[in-house]
Amino acid sequence: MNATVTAPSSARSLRAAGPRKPGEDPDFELIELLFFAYRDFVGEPDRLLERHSFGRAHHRVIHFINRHPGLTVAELLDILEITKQSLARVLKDLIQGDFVEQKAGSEDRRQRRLSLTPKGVALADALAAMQDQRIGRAIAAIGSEHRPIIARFLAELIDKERGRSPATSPSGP
Amino acid sequence: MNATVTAPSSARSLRAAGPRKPGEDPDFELIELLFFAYRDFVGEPDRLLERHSFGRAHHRVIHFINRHPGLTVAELLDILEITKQSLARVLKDLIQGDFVEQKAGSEDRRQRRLSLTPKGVALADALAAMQDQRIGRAIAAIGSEHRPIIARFLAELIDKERGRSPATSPSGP
DNA sequence: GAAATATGTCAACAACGTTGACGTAATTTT
DNA sequence: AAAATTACGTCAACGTTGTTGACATATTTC
Repeated sequence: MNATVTAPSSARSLRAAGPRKPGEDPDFELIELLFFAYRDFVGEPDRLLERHSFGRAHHRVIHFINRHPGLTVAELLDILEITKQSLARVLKDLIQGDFVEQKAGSEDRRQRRLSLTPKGVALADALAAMQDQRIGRAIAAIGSEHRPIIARFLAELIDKERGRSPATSPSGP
Repeated sequence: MNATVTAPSSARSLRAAGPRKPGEDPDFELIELLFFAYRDFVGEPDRLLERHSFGRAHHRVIHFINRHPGLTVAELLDILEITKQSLARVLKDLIQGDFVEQKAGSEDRRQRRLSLTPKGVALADALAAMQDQRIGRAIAAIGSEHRPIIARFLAELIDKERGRSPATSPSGP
């Protein structure tokens, strides 16, 4: 009954180094590890967020406002790649709960610059600490000299050409 | 306007190796890389799934049935850590669409052993190929000799004591 | 002044997670 | 053999977070 399945041992996962040939099996080991790792990575913060009746969406918003104080709504939408409506909902919660504050931009007063209140910073710090500790333990386990490899690998998983600059579009409007 | 933000450059992310001291910043770089990497990792399959009117939940189900043919419903619930109702919904879609088939267990006929139809295998393969290629490219970029480091790191991110065996519980029922 | 931009908002919907209760068939226990 | 447990299905109801499309307002730009 014990789900040993969750942490796939290297059954047929052991493969010689070298680039994969077309006939080979997909890398199920890393595919599944990514799934389980990410689930636990966000699952722990989830439990803290619940106490404030917040969800993951709130976490992301509070995280990026913390990281980039004075961020505009448009910039936040760009980062999160969600719709205005989705953001508005969680942003409303965070503002009403006094975790986030807005003020009109000094140059362009249409913009709302977003920043965290002290309460918001406290929550952001607590959430980041959880994820940082988890990552820190994992890095320590593999040896911190390997951290750059991890960062590089994760960066390589990301789509490159997404922040497509306006000039990139071949067929202009 | 271009969201250079999405791929955080090593601004204050550059940190000396060694274990982190309590006063230091959290490892925002890896925290964010995990977020962006996972988003793209599942985002590409998402677009294929859309053509069948399926979502991520269908992906997970089809993936694990593919990996463990003959899986029972209870085992699948254990792996996914979702509720019966959540599973039932997507499983119904997959069975009606002839991607998954059930048959009563040979020993215990209460169980439904789940397996993929050829159609289901084709979809599972296509989805796995996408994720495999993305991972393959990233592994190639860092040098495939580092793959074990990646696997180890991800495994270390996972909660250890979750598949708690029945004997582990100190206060018995 | 007209047009474009930044943001807010309303309505409606879909996917996917939850809880709780109940039903049925099959197995296990007593 | 009756009773209890197990494996699974199902129904109702709800919450979060994503979506689209339309429209309103303030502000800046042309």
